[in-house]
Amino acid sequence: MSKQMTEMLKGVLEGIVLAILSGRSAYGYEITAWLREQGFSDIAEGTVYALLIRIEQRGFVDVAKVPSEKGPPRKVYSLNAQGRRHLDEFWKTWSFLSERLEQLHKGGT
Amino acid sequence: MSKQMTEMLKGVLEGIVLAILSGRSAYGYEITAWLREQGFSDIAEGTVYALLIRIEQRGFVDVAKVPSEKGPPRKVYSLNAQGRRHLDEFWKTWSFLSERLEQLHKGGT
DNA sequence: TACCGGTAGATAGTAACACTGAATAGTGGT
DNA sequence: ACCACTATTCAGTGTTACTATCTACCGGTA
Repeated sequence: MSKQMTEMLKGVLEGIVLAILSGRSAYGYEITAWLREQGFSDIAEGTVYALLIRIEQRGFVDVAKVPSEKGPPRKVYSLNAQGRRHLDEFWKTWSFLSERLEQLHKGGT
Repeated sequence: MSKQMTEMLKGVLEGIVLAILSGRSAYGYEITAWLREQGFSDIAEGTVYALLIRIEQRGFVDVAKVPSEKGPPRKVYSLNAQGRRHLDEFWKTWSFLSERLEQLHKGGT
């Protein structure tokens, strides 16, 4: 992972995970694998798990422990109402930033 | 400044400032004022100055001390060749992230 | 003179977040 | 008994933006 990407993910990775969870429930290992498929090649596993614990403590997700056939039990996370509100805020913030950067990229001061 | 925006600016603010400097030279006070006009209403002045010192130490900008009629001398920053390369890298990283988020926002897993 | 607002920059300490590296645990196959 | 894969956790580190404060220069005003 480039240092640039590491810094840029701050605040964004949380939104990405919430967005994933807005579509379907998922557990940590699964989310990490999905992120890697999407080109976030070197996302650290520990990072995702820490993030999940964080959003759980903030009350954005509900958790269910589900047995796995292939290993230890999974913690399946699903977005709740508060999480959806927070995700909405995330998209607003992202959109603002994205528009400003789009303008800058096109050469407009 | 929302906490969300604060986190999201990490890694991005540096790119924004480099992008500004790619268009024209500027000094800290001026950059802070410009950012506020653009809607980054509560960017802390200290943040911009610290960032400028950082990119100077990394060799992305050249500095000239220019006397001001209205106050203490200004430190005018201009992007050099290394800074332009770094800015290119920033735009690549940003584009990658932006595309992924665009997909997520449109409901695609 | 003394003071204040606007201009301009610097800095010590704090909080938040992603990363590193390692550990723990369950299951199935050899 | 060992290994690979699945699955989660955690202590310690580095980077970044913020808070709050400080220094400093100039012009205008009481």
